Amino acid sequence: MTRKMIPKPTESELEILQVLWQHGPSTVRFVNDELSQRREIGYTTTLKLLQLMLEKVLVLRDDDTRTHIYRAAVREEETQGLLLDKFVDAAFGGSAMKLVMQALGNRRTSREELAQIRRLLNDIEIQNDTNSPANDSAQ
Amino acid sequence: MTRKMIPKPTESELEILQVLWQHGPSTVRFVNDELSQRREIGYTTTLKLLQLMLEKVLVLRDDDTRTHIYRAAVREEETQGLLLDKFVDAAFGGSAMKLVMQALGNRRTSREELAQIRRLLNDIEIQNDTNSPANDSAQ
DNA sequence: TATATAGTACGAAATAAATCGTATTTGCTT
DNA sequence: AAGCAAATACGATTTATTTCGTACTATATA
Repeated sequence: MTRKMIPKPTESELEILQVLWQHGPSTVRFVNDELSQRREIGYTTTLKLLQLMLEKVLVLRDDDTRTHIYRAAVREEETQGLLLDKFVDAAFGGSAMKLVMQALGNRRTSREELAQIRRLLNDIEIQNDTNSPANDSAQ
Repeated sequence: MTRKMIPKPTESELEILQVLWQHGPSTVRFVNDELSQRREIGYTTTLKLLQLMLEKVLVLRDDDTRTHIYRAAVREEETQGLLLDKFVDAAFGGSAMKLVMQALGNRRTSREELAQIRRLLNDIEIQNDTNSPANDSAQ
């Protein structure tokens, strides 16, 4: 059962994945336009990045038509989970709790968001009670 | 009022900061021993990293004695906050909420930790109610 | 005091990531 | 069919980061 191992995307690659996740399959031109809104970047740079990402299989492409269409090959939540793990280790010495506290404490959180978290907390507690032993939630 | 601008530490620099935060002022030898537990790394590599960090003023050193003593020049929470901001942007498209949900959802969280978060949530709501307008918590 | 030991300084190589220029290709448009 | 615009391919440079070798220096001790 060979599990798909996602290579850790670099900063730039993540930027591109965000675009693809948010907008779906896109042309190089489109991705570049999006990135250009945030920062200075040349068209061929974006192209090259996408080509490298293709090799790493972070994206797939449809090259039936002259203008290639790229789409994410990795799922958003899965990738975020991976990065989160590494980030918790690197920046918070492995303590996810510390991270959550910081994230909640350091920024303004709306009443609605707070309620949302409470709901999640309730769900988790029910889970914890229902099936006490470790059940593999991670996929 | 020149505010201290922390340069974003690299992965390796962060590793070192973790050691200094956790153990306080340390010799190169000690830092290297700690890092060596986690991964292969030569003594002079650690030394060089610390010297570079000194230039960037991520650390300070006491070189009165022959064996220099390094200590963190940046505070843990502050640095983590900085990194968290960037990470939320890079990996979660700016949504801190998404990150918190992932962090809570994706890993097993103990009853005690859940309670801790609830307490924090309560505190935040009280804050929100007490002084409704934006109060500058960010520094 | 000579030697060994543990330390620091620092240049430079190795690696990784991002950027871009230029050549080439393809498909319209006239 | 010729010319133009828009695209892709890809080598090469630049920049950032990590790593380490080697020279040098200070301290302790035989």
